[in-house]
Amino acid sequence: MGRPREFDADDALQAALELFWRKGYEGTSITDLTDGMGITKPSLYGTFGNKEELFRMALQRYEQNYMAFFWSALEQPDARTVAFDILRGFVNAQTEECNPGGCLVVNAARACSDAALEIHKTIVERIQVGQKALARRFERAKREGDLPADSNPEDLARFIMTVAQGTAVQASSGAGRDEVYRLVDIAMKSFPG
Amino acid sequence: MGRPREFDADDALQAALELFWRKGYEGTSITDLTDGMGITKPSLYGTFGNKEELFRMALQRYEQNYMAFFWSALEQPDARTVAFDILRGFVNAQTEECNPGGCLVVNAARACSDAALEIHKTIVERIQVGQKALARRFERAKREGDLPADSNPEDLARFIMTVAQGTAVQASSGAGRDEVYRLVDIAMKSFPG
DNA sequence: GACGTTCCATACCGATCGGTATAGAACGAT
DNA sequence: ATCGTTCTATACCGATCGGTATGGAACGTC
Repeated sequence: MGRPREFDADDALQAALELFWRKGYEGTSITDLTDGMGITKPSLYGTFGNKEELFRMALQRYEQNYMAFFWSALEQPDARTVAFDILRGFVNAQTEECNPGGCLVVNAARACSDAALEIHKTIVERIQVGQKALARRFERAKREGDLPADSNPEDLARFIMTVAQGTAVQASSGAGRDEVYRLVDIAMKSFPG
Repeated sequence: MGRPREFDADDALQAALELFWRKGYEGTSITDLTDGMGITKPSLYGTFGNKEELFRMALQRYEQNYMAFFWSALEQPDARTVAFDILRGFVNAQTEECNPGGCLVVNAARACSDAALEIHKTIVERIQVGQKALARRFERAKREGDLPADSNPEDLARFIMTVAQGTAVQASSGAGRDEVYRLVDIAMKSFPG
């Protein structure tokens, strides 16, 4: 009952996601959002609550639609394939032609004004979740003899995540996919096995 | 002649530098700046022109006072020492207790609002300058037989800069120096020699 | 000590920020 | 046809953005 909304909420959220991805959280204004999503301010607030809630929904959608490779990569049989698939997956997302450059999470992770402290905390937390899951996967690999006994799973996980974050900066600065692929190949030389 | 200014322009610029370092370009407001620098708005505009000029002066000071290691590292005798010194130098600056976390350049390098496009271009350009200088140094190393004949100096330079940018993200997310040191050690395993 | 100059304090500028109040338009139910 | 509900359009809110105009205070010079 009541008047049906004239826009598709899913399409609108996707548009918001891409704006946040390209311009960061604070770099994207409400006007940017309403223009890009093709809706008015009352529609935005009525449907998505406010800017912060909208960003969190966009972040969730981003993780579901663009970072899914991460969790399937964890299921690869050996640690080296896990690491390679994760790096390749990040680079693919970061350098996809039809996507904005870089990584939404890293783009929003930078130090910003005090007003967005909660967003910053969430972002850092999301990175940590991934990093810890990867560390646990490498611990298992070490137990299974897949990684050397003297290797440090936590350090290796941090290394992979750091390279991924570095490639995100490169990609949002305009680096091409092939160049970043070669980067991944170099980084993988550091990886045991 | 005229009334002497009541503040030290150098101290004020240093304060501005640290604010931009911690909060990025757009995350730092004029009020943040005047508060942190301990001066009034007319003093700021009279002495430094405007926000953008102030940022450029802070950037220049940053490169002189915190990135000087980069250019001296290029003068190290072999490519491996060059690479290691650069990574260590970045990490030192990024994780110095008395400094804000991360790297001013990387913190300002992410995508941000359209208003700061010129700043963004400058930042990307500064990164490219360093990366190209490093690539030239590695080309020399290759000619001198210091790097293998099949190595790609440009790719190696991009790899080192990418790791440095990744460590900046880590450091601005609160990673400690020792952890990031171990990261550098892992990354250096990828480096020839 | 009057003067030109330079700096500082305050108050102000238009524009934009995130967010909302109000009123009308479009529906299903009756 | 009318009513309650839910959407949209417009206009508006106080706060803050980067930047400036104005008026007086502190100097060197004469």
